[in-house]
Amino acid sequence: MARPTLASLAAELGVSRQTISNVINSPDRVKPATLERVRAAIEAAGYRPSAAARQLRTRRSMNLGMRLMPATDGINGSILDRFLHALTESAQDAGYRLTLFCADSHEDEVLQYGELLNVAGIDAFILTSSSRNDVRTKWLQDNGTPFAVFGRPWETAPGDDAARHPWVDIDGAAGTAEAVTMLTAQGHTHIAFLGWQDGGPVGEDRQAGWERAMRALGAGQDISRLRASAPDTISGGISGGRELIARGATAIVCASDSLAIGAAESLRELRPELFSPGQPAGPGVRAAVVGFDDTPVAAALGLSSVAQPVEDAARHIVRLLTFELADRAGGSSAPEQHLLLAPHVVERVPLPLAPPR
Amino acid sequence: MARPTLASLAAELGVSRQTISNVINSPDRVKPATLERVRAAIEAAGYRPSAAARQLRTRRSMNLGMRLMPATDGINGSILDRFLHALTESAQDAGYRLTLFCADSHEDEVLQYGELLNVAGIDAFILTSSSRNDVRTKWLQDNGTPFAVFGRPWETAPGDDAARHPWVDIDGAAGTAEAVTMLTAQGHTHIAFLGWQDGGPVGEDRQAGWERAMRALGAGQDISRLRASAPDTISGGISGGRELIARGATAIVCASDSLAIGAAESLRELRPELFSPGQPAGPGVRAAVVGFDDTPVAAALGLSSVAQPVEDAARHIVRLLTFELADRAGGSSAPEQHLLLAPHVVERVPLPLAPPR
DNA sequence: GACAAGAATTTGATCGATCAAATTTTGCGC
DNA sequence: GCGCAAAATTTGATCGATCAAATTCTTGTC
Repeated sequence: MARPTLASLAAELGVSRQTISNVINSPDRVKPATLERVRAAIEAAGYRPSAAARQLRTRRSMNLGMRLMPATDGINGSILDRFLHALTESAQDAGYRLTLFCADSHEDEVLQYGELLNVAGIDAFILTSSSRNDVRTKWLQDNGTPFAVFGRPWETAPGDDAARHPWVDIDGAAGTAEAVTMLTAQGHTHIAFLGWQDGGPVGEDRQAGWERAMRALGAGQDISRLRASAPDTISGGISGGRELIARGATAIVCASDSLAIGAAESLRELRPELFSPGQPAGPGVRAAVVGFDDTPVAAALGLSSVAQPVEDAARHIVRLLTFELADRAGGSSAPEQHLLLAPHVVERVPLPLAPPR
Repeated sequence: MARPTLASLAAELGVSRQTISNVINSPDRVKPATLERVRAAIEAAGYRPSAAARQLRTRRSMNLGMRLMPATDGINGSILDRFLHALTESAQDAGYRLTLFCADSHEDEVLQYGELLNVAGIDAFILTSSSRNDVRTKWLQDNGTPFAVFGRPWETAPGDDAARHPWVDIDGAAGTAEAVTMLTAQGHTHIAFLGWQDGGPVGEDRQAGWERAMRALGAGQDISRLRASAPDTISGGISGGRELIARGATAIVCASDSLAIGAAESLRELRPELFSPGQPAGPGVRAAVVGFDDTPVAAALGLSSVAQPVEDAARHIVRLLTFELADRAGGSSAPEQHLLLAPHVVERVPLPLAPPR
């Protein structure tokens, strides 16, 4: 049983091929009676247009290209999993599909753009892990290829063209500021920040949020001693946490969940009284450590953490691109070209004090 | 500057369109002199055939469909990340691409097959998270659609047709057996197994490996008390670990890394002498707990774990499908239809005794 | 009924590749 | 040079959709 085509359906109904096509793509051009008749037949036959034929004629593939980043760190990398999942779902809902590809570097990625554009016919690209002076954004702009980025440009030149491309990011500073507010509400006054040694603009942003919130607490407080940095590992979190506790910190806001796991360990080591089973549950027991990213690992360990709304980010990325690729026939308003999403702190009770489940 | 096509290149070279096509697809049909000339021109022009045009004419999309499973558990779910990455890379190397889609259930997934086959023109499917009496495998077989599964069928009926589809899996029993061997070499004699309450065939398989290895150690040893089960969470690992230690276990082989994290915690709690900084490093300090899956979290925490060669599995899946989809023109031998891959134990030193880095 | 304008539908071509058959070229033997 | 068979190349059609222009139909007015 051959699958139905435009031609077979048109012959069966005694209308033109173009009428069938119009019923699907421009129903306003078809008389209501014809519309109903044809729609019923399309439904009965289970006819669906071939994507390949469409792509060939329209020169549009309805595919968005994205490089699949290797999971360099299973703790923090799970953020991109959720992003990928939300992208796949949003694209699917909008009639698009994701085309994934692997690359060894940004430069290798750029080398593949020709193939993706000319062979696969990709309509637009989604970029993650953006960096300063990203060769990818430059190439795509020079080539006139639509794209959107998950991450701010962070460019230092105010008039830089790179800042004009569409992007969505999470307001890291707002997240760490909220973490400070939460710890303050629990009675902490010596709230430290543990960041990365080479944090880049993302790390600086998260630190700035902590700093801003701390300054808002007390004008005269010297917070410079409540700041440290370490490699983005659990061990780094342990050593950095030890240092901050030695400097008088009673709570720590961390730039990542990896650091937070380690920092929580150092608190248990140097402040065991906070974790004694017989100790009454006081403010200090609740969450002396707040991580960043709300990874499933943090959740499993009962760590409080700043949650990034990556699902919202993914949806907006898809909106940005589908809007740009649409024919502008609709009256829908343009999505925001630059969107900074607010994260929120998820409070938890740390293991192993969690009640048996 | 319009991109080159078969027609433009043929006109430029004074040969037929089909000759250009033959140079690319059937070079043996072309005279060497013509072959060289045309190849040089293809290279110079950067000509590449359009995937959409190819798909339309050949009725092959060169795409493999796979449902993107939600990350239900960031600890164990990272396995599927590596699988996805390896699939993407292997497919890419073989000239295929992955088409991802989301679905809410196996039934929802099956509902989408029509769209994926008729619209997107997917050539074959890759299944994960297979279950007994999987509606997906039945549908795909009934429909004559090529597919391969990451996971054994586990069907109870020996003549069941489902057992005939291509599959790749990891030998869980071999993994836990090796873990027992490793713990034995470290001097342990009371090696317990902590599995899932509703482990299904996968959980049973892993337990069977532990059981087999334990029986091989001592014919008369009563191992029934060295077995427990818990929910697949860290807390579950803690409570299960406590129980097994109370029954005399000195080491624990776990069905997952989540359980292992918890079991390690219970060992630290009930056998702190094993973790004292002043304790000499003896066999018992090395790895009294072995997890399963070698997740990045286990690695970060310094846990020993059974590593699944998911990259090998992914590569074999792609081989299985590309072989089935190929024209059989080549003399390459068929890949094994049913492949059980051996995992291996990765030994580590648990934090926080790891030396400062 | 004739005419004009707009709505509805149809017709012909196109997208860019490969399939399949037809045609031309080449090499060899007589 | 001719005939034949195989190699090499070309020609015509096809895949299934949409674009774009042409044609037909419908409605309203005089």
